[in-house]
Amino acid sequence: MVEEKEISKAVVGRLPRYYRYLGELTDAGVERISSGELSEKMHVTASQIRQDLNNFGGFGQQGYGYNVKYLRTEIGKILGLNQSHNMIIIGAGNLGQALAKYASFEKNGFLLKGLFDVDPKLDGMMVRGIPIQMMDKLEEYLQENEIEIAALTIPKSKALEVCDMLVECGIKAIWNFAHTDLHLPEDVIVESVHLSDSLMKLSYNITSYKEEHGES
Amino acid sequence: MVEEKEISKAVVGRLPRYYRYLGELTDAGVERISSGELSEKMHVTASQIRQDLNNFGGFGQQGYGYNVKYLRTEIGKILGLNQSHNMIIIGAGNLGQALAKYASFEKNGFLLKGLFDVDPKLDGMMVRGIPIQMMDKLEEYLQENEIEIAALTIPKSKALEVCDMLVECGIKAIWNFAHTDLHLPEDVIVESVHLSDSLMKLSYNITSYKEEHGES
DNA sequence: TAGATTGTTAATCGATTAACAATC
DNA sequence: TAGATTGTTAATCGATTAACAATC
Repeated sequence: MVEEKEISKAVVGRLPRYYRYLGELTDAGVERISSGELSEKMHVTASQIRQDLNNFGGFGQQGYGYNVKYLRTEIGKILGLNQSHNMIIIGAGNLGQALAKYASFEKNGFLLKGLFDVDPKLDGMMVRGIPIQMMDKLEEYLQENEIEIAALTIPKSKALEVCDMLVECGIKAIWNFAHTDLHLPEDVIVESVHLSDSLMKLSYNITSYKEEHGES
Repeated sequence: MVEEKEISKAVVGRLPRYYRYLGELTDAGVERISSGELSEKMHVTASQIRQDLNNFGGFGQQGYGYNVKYLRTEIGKILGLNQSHNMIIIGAGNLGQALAKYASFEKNGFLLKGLFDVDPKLDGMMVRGIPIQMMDKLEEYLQENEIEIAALTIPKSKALEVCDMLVECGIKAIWNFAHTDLHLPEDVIVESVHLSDSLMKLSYNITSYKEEHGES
């Protein structure tokens, strides 16, 4: 239990991107990189990279730069990717199944343990070796299994109700794809992916670009 | 072609959320709302709401607040939701099909016109009344149809190559789900949804919460 | 008119960038 | 050692919040 200083959301938001680029560099066999080189690749300032990293300690070496593999591992630890996280997916429609099949999640320590849905047609169907179970089994399942993360790929009309149950059953974190905000107790972590918000941002940028450059 | 002042990304990022809450209020039959009431609902400051809105003009009335329906419509216009946007999806796997089936996109003016994949097993399969076509038809298709947005739900190994072609064919905007950054000419709008980045942020927050509160 | 609440200016806060001494 | 590049402090910039005059 070390005394931690609060890290800003902006910094946390950039860590996965660093991790991704360092992964690509590792794959490309690059051993060392300076903040200057990385800044060019990533289109950010070198200063920002150094500031961001120094929130967590000195990972580089003066006159040398950063060791790619080492830095990647360290950022992975900061992100908690060195530990495994048991996960279930609630809502086994296309989106739920798409998430279930993303192999790269398993690679990063996110272990899919269960899939749940209300649709009886899906009952027992196997996805990636895991059977889809009916929602009425969920509560019991959570009592018997140590699950940390629940991905919520259900309609917003069901989301709040399911959430209440998850919280009661002691779930630690929710990865929310429902089109609604979840205001939960502060000991439950929520990360939301609002796809329609994202598409609207895209639309805004198209529209404002047109206005600036004159549409025909 | 009005002289526009540049709107910050932070502000644009909040607009869809305002739009969503105003939609819920409309559905609930609420006619007017003050920045104070809305701020409580949304867990942001009233000051921020007023500042954000006043980037685009005065939508409220002193002593009264904002008319919910009117404000929603205006934000919709700002986001470009009053116009329709022709869209195709490239990659008709689970994620592509999930996007195709999101009815709410159509409601906001995003019209799905085509679905493309490389997998011959999917050839001709209908999703939401639209047949999946093979990728080798894409170039010709784009020449014959006015498509604004391409959603990219393909592996990152294919993304760059497909992107080059899209840009050459004059696509205006890319909604990118591939696990890679796209650095395209500045007249092509890119909005990326990096699902694994999102999951890593979740993982970071779990991990740092544990550290703060002592894990067992 | 009096009360309420906006639109907007000013103050504060935080994040990004620049600069440079420390050091490998 | 000399050169390179970090870690870190200081300067700048931008975004958020507070305050209040304008006005419905």
